[in-house]
Amino acid sequence: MEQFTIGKLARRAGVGVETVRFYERRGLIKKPSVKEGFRKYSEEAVRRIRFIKRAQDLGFTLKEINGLMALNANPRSTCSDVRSQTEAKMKEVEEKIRDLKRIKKSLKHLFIACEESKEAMAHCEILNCFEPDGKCK
Amino acid sequence: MEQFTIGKLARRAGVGVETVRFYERRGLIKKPSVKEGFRKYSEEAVRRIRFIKRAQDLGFTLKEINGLMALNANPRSTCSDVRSQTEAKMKEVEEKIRDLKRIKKSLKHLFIACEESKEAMAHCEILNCFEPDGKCK
DNA sequence: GTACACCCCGTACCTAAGTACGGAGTCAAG
DNA sequence: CTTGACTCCGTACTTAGGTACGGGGTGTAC
Repeated sequence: MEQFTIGKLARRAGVGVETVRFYERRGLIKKPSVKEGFRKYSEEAVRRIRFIKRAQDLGFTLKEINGLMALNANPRSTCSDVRSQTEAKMKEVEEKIRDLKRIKKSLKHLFIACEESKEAMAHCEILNCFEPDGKCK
Repeated sequence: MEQFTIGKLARRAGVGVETVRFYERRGLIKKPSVKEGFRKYSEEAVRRIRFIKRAQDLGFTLKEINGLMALNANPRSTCSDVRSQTEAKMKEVEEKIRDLKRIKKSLKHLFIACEESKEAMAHCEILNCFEPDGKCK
């Protein structure tokens, strides 16, 4: 079974060496034996890091990822545990999408209201937010 | 013209006192004369803070807000300057929405793949990401 | 036999946007 | 005249997720 040093692991997993050590400190990957002076990792560590990265892409924080992994480590945890975490995250994501859509609408509004012009912008909508009754939608 | 102490300003603007001082350090609101020992603010400061909060809600960072305000202060800046910043921010927001939709889709996928069950989750999709050929979409 | 790449460890630093703390001064009420 | 609420200032702490640094050890190639 092939063994990697930290640098090789990092390259294979697509992260920096410091990041691996950081994950180790966070308990996201287990500290391997540093027998002969250097850490030795197996393919398993590569998979773990890829999992972390994948989960981050899906919007999980490192803390949540730790929870997911603990679930994995515990033989009593069930699929429905994973399901419920995934569902909660989906709701979060949906909410973020709603918020951003609202923001987009407002920005569009501003953009339209602030007419294309090279004039001084005394009437520019966005800056009316400074004014007592600026119609700041 | 009514004058406020920092505490009153903060309450009227809906932020904490420390936040006002923080904005001051950041150059977002100008440091008023501390003549009689205490800062004195006018209604203008309330409007500025509300503007900051509004812009933050729209997804602008404090740095960007500073830029927006500088634009306002400069008599030569035009509406189109504001328009282009708003447009850039709109694009950012749109991109975030796209990313989140992608994430949502993946999560949904995971959720469906990970069947409702009380069994040990050896086959749970999300955790297959650990496996060499886990179909981790 | 030395240059170079790589590893060890601990600690400090980074951004963003605040929040908290400690010691001191001031103001109005009772 | 003391209590409580408020202000001043500077500095440190917070969360998240790393990134960088400094001083030292090791392993290999030329």
